Amino acid sequence: MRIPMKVDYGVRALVDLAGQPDVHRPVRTADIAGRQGIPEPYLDQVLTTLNKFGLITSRRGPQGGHVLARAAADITLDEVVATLDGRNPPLECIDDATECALSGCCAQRDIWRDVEEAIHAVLITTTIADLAQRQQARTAAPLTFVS
Amino acid sequence: MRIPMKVDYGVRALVDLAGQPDVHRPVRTADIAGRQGIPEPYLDQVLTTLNKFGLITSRRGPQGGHVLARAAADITLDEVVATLDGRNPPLECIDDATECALSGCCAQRDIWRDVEEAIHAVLITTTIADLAQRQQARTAAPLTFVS
DNA sequence: CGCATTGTCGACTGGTTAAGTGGACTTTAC
DNA sequence: GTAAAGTCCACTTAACCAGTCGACAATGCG
Repeated sequence: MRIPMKVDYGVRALVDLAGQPDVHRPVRTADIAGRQGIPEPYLDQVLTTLNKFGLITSRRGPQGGHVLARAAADITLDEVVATLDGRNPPLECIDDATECALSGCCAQRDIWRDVEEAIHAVLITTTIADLAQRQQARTAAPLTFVS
Repeated sequence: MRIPMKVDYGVRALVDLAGQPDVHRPVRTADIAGRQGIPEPYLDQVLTTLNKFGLITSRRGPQGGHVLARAAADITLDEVVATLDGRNPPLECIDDATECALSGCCAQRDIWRDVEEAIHAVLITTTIADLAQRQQARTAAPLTFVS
């Protein structure tokens, strides 16, 4: 029941892009990696797949970088997870009914499906814009544990 | 976001035990594996850890096998997952706050925690007895897609 | 045009998970 | 007391994930 690093990194990168003062200026991979504490070569791959599936637009060369392809409020976490984690169901049998056909209809399947839907419910109601807004509210507030 | 096979197999095995006509007669690994379509040597390991953590009681030798250590209604899915999957949080930073300390308080952490709690909520309200009962209701009902 | 800059792609390494294999240990039956 | 039926335990293999490295392609600037 772990969240893949790819997903965590991808969300962090998208929130970073959404938090930029000028949303149309491309941001370099190295900058995101530095700010978010993500190993750069790995973030590289993540951003490439985000580009391939149309969540961001990437431009090469000098002054190149990555830009959100859509409004941050239109990108749900569910979509990010689906893109980076490949729409994998938590268990094979949930999408493919032929898997556990021998044991008749198994009762567990309902439960795992419930789990999946509970996750889905949380993820579909959260957008990158939500996270960016929260993030901004937090960093704007002064730290309280000064000394 | 996948459910480990260990967990799936463990739950299946416990439900199988709970569905036995005589709950006190030990059931052999091979029987469970055969009925549930689980690779036997692997189920072996799973049952060993279930025994080690007190969810089942195992006896060796002829007429040996596995028996539920407690009433099926007292075993929640949450406990099974914790036993077999080692109480891993979905992401490191959720339990260990020192992980992402550099980026201040990150907004994502709340979301992943929400996800974790949503999963937890489903799992803690479901017991092995629930699943066994459902299972029995299903196998008793005739299949409807006859032709 | 040529070159530096930056994203893209593929191969490679190390750790974890899902299994398979073989043997040691324990209990029952005869 | 011995043989067989079982569980228990350690080792190996294959696949997948996280992360690294290096070559390649495109873009912009002088």
